[in-house]
Amino acid sequence: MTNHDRPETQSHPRATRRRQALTHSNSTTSKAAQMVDLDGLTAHLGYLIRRAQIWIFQDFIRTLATVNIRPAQYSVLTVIDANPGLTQMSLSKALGIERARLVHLLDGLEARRFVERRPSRSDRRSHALYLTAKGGTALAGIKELAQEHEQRLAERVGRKNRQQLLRLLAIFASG
Amino acid sequence: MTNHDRPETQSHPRATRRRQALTHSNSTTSKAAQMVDLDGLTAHLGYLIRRAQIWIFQDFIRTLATVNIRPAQYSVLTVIDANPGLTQMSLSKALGIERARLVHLLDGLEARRFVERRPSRSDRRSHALYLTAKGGTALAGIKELAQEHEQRLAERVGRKNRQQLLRLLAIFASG
DNA sequence: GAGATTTTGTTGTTAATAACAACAATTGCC
DNA sequence: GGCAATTGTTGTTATTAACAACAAAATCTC
Repeated sequence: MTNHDRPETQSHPRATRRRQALTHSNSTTSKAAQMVDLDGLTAHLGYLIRRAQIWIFQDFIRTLATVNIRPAQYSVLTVIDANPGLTQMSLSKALGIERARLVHLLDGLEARRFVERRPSRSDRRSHALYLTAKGGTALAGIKELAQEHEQRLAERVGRKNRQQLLRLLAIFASG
Repeated sequence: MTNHDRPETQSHPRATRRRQALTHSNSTTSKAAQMVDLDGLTAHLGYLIRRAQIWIFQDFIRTLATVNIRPAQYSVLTVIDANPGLTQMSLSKALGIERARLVHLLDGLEARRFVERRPSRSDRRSHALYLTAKGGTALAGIKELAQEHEQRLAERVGRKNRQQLLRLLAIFASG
């Protein structure tokens, strides 16, 4: 706390690591900023998985932009299709989406006539969820695009690596 | 589009998959809702990685709640510590955080006296970022908690699996 | 069976994050 | 010197996560 005022004089005792040609960003290529030390970050599962997830979602969103479907919407449509008549509560638990958030998601999908909320006969509190015919047709096309996206992933990481990733990541999903 | 009004009569041609004891959520354990078919989702890298990422971040946030540090803040502190004097632009590119968002992050960390923005001597547009002495001390404790978190991850997935995950996920980070 | 408790869907709020756009000061380019 | 690009900043918008509160209906308890 003694080395304040003077600007940019590296003097912190803890700052003992190498500093690349960063401060002189006007040195060589002018397009410097490359060689930043990520330090311990790359040893953190959380950091790597976050970067990977962002990359994957961006590709997914781009690929399915034509049908205007985002990842969460895709998961909702898929699970309703595979479990016609399930309740919002079941869907919420299955996908780990909060009840409150699911309301919005379903509002949007119902407004587009992809999904229907019918009154459940066995429990008048809950709604039974179904795909409409339009929703079913749409989902077919959507799944094709999703496969295209998954294809691109496989190309990026390699087929065997993708298989391994699926297996390893499933460990989390189980809990 | 003929089967509208009547509630909950599964009659969609596409809805041909099994429906478990979901509609009768009052049947056995009353805590039903378990057996929902996730269908193709588990074959999507994006779905699994999203679930895993949420799990990991929640554990990270919980573990570092005592020091009030979130994942993004941790990454910023770590990289500044390893690259004293780097600019916001460099940091932004290195972490994939948008310039605008980094401003807020740094505002918060600077208000807590963990980080300093000093005028760069080589470029009067940019700021040189440093940890303060307080920030350095804090980061030491923070990293301990982060290791504790990483430890818990290793326990959950197994040490070998964790190593494999690190290797596989790094593929994305490289692009 | 009456009353208390829980569950379900809904509404609303707060906060973190992502993606843009615009701007002033400054730098680099020609 | 003049023009384009860069840097940090401010602001807006949309998505998402996490809560809290509520009414209606179901379930539990005695």
